[in-house]
Amino acid sequence: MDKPDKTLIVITGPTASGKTDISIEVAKHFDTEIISADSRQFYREMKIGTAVPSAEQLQAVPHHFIGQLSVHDAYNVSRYEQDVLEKLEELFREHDYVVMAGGSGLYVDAVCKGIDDMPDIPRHIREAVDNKYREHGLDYLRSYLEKNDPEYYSSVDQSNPNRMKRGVEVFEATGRRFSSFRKQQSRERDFSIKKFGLLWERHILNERINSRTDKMMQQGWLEETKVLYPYRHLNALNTVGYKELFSYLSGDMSLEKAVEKIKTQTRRYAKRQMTWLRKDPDLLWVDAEMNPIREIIEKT
RNA sequence: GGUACCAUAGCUCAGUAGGUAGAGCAACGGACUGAAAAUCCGUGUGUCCCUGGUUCGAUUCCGGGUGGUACCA
Repeated sequence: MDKPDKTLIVITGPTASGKTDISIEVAKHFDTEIISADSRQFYREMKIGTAVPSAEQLQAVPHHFIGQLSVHDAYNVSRYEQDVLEKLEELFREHDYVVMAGGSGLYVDAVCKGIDDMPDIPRHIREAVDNKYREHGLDYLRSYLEKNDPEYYSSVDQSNPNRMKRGVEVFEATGRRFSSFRKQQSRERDFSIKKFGLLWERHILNERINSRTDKMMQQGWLEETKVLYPYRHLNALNTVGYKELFSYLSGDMSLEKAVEKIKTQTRRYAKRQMTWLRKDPDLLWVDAEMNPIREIIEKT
């Protein structure tokens, strides 16, 4: 295979690790553009609470996949993979390097390694499966899969409703076993990938999370959330921070308590991100406190 | 100042009819291919406030401190 002459520079790391600022500096250096890999910055109604780049930052370097969706839209990783690959093809015509920045591990992986082709599930089927689950509980999902897709049943986390609902809805929609679609083979891309992770000491990252949360509140996060309150059941709004502010708006907790809870939930989210990222052998960790920009540029 | 109640994990608290203790939350570790900022799994980290006494043995019972809360002055 020919050595690819195009390179995707991936900048990832937990929430509040500084991906935005660093990716902009790197993109400026390579005179290129940025693709966001953040599954909540897609939604244009959620700006403050997802810490999207500022207007000045967005103007300094063109960004893609920020605010391209409404919270009412349905979207998924597979479509993201396709959309990004198309965008990359376009960007690589003009640039040798493109930067991708974001902390949604599954979405980053979909672009870097590909994800199996599977049919979209019609909304009414997803809802029907969900209703069955709510009515009959995990046992319904277990026995359904045990009967219809024993292979997936034996490997799936049987106490995780989302995992199991997925297997059920695929079978319901297609009549084919979920396991028959799941090849889990990574795909070669026709561009190189350099993946960097921003590493902080845990207690410093926690401080950054705390002060960023306070800053977001000052910027009017609560007002942003009030407008979205009627839509709080939408998946896009099942998101750290918005959830807690909805609880405050419903009168379930004080604002002070809600903000405190946002901070701990954000810490827990960062922890989950780290768990995901740690197992990636292709990820090169850079010390976020030293000079990560120079290091990323040198190693690209 | 007096009376009553309380003091146990990082926090809120349960418990031990005397044999050194456990829940929730947090914390920590992990899983995860179309909801992923989602969803799920695992782990107890402790001078049981201090100090005398009774006892084979006290976090538990008794006395005295200290701190807190409430009421009365």
